[in-house]
Amino acid sequence: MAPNKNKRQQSVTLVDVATRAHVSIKTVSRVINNEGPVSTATRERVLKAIKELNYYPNRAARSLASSRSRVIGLLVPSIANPFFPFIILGVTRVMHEHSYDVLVYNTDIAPDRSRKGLKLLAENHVDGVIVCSVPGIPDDELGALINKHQAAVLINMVLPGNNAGVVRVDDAHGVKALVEHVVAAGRKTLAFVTNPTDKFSTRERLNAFREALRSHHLPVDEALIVRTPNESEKVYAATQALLQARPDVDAIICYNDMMAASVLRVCMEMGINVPEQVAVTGFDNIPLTDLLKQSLTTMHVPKLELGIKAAELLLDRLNGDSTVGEIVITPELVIRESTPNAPGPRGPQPSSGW
Amino acid sequence: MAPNKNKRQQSVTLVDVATRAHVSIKTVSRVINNEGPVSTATRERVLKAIKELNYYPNRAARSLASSRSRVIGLLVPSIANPFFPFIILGVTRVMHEHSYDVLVYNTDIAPDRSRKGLKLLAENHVDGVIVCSVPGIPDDELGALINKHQAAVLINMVLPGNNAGVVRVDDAHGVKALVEHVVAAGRKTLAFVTNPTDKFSTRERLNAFREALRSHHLPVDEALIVRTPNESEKVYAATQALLQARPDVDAIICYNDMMAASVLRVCMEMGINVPEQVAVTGFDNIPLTDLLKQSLTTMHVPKLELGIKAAELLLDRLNGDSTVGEIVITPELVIRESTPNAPGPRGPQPSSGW
DNA sequence: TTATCCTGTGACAGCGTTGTCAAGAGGAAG
DNA sequence: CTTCCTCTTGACAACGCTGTCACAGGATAA
Repeated sequence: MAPNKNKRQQSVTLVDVATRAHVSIKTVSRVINNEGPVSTATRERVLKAIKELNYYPNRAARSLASSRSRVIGLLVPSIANPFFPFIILGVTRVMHEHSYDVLVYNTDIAPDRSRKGLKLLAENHVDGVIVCSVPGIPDDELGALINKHQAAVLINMVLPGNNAGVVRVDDAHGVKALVEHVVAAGRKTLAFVTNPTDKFSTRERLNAFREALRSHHLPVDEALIVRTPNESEKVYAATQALLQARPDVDAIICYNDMMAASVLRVCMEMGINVPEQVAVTGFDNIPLTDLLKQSLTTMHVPKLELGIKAAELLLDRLNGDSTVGEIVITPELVIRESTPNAPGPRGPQPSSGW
Repeated sequence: MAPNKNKRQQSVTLVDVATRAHVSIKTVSRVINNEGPVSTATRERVLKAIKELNYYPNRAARSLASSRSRVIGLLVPSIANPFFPFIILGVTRVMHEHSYDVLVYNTDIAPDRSRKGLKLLAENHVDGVIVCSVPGIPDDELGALINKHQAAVLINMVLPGNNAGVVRVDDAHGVKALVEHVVAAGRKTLAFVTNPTDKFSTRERLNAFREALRSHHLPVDEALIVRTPNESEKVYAATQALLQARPDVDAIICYNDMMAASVLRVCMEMGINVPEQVAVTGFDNIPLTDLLKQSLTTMHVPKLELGIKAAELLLDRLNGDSTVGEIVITPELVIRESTPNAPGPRGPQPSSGW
């Protein structure tokens, strides 16, 4: 190529280092990648040259030649829910340590954006993906989309017949513990506020809710199961409608903390006492839930850990080790003021490991 | 290269498309990049072949050949503060629309991690960076680090003598409005709880605090300026110490909402009434602040917009247009229960555009 | 008519790595 | 002293794309 003014050029290349160290580029490549036998003397000489020239490898060239990009994709439904930033934090922390870059895709909980994200990620030839709860895509289509990737790990979802790794919280256990807790406090008319999607966690938690009611010999009233999109105004409206139609409700189990916050707002504005008249529970234990007007009873989920474990699982798979298939993490009940029998004025402190 | 079993190979390349469309690879390249003159007939033929073969370009090869990666870096101090996810949301939304990828780096507010991030990003030859408030690095060093990039936009910071774009909120205006508000309510002994860094926003807000006191003819007592790391336990401890030492404090202006939340916690546990005894203010208006035990008076910052504007500014610069230098966004006072004179039982609703 | 300029197209050489294969040096084995 | 290793090293061809330049052929200008 003739000299080209338009392109910025990389100052230092393998050739420069090789010239300076009086070796071939291949030898330099060997030193950089710690591969093949290189004599100590040569290695030292090369390392010296690298340092002196401040050389670093060109990622694009590497990717092109090796067909590996050292980039992974991370698909999250909504980074606006404080749950997911911690996942991102955990994943990036681990991946960066292993000199992988992370491409974050926010799908805004839209099936089409998830499809597009997964496809784009594959076309950008990331080495692997970590995917959080994707709603609205049939299992087999999602499986196909994910199988386009060399390696994949799912967070809070399982996909039958797919060999991706899985890290998830025990949804069923969580919901059952919450139901147990409010029932023990004497509540009998429990509502469930959840999202309208069919994703794994949603199914799991809803089923667990029904099952828990049954096991306590309580009727399962489908009219008390509210399915509403995640936007706070919609949750607000749906909950308001529920409470107006059914003043007999004395407990509301919410899909997650963000929804519970909206529910608390409704109660406040309708003049309903929490927890005396209605008990409210969340799920996730995101920051600030312990400082709400009625600090929120919820299931604590170790979010950072979820991200870390997912990243580690993906690293295993990238290295060809798929022995570990599924990791299930048990969430922990945190009792606060939004349900009866709160231990103190405030409930447990948040730990630093949100 | 001889056939290589280790590498996954891209199924479809330019050559395949060219063969199928009976043209040269260069012509296909022209069609894909919408460049140079191509006859309509040829273009159609090529597009047809592309569709039939399901071809998509190889990013690595493109980058290598063109020295442009269509990836940008986004450096944030702490994604655990709900302020930043919205920035990320805004940035990625715009960049994805323009088919750029975004690499998110979390620095954990550590200078060394910021240095490393900025350096890594440059070495990974991103086309540009967006950098949020980096603490602990001298202006000239930071400037040099940022100048390694072809294009850069700073969020909530300015760097003298640097030609990077800037998008920031009017820190001074914000703090002055808050001081004004509590002083109007009769408060005279104002404390300021902030972080210990020297970054732009910190300096600006602190200076504005001092200035506002002076303009209201109030003494500036440096003992009432608390500088503490962001971790909630540390903010808690520092604030506790302050309130024990100085029971005369009747208002606390906090650097941001997360710190204000910790301050509220201290007050609650020390049995101090908010806002009767002590008024508390935040900054940012992050989600849930309106549902805290004392809903928080704060400055609303249009976070999504900040990210969007930053991305747009960066796109301009990537296209060689650096005309717009600085965009300043004015935050808005949101009065709630944590200061006197709250309008109602609850204060303004959160808008959906957090 | 010839010179000049478009429009449309292709040949070909890189971009900076990695993968394959071969070969030189030096010692051990025969 | 040859043969066969092993240990090191290097030559060279990909990887899939973009940038430059060249050139054919028709239109326009001189």
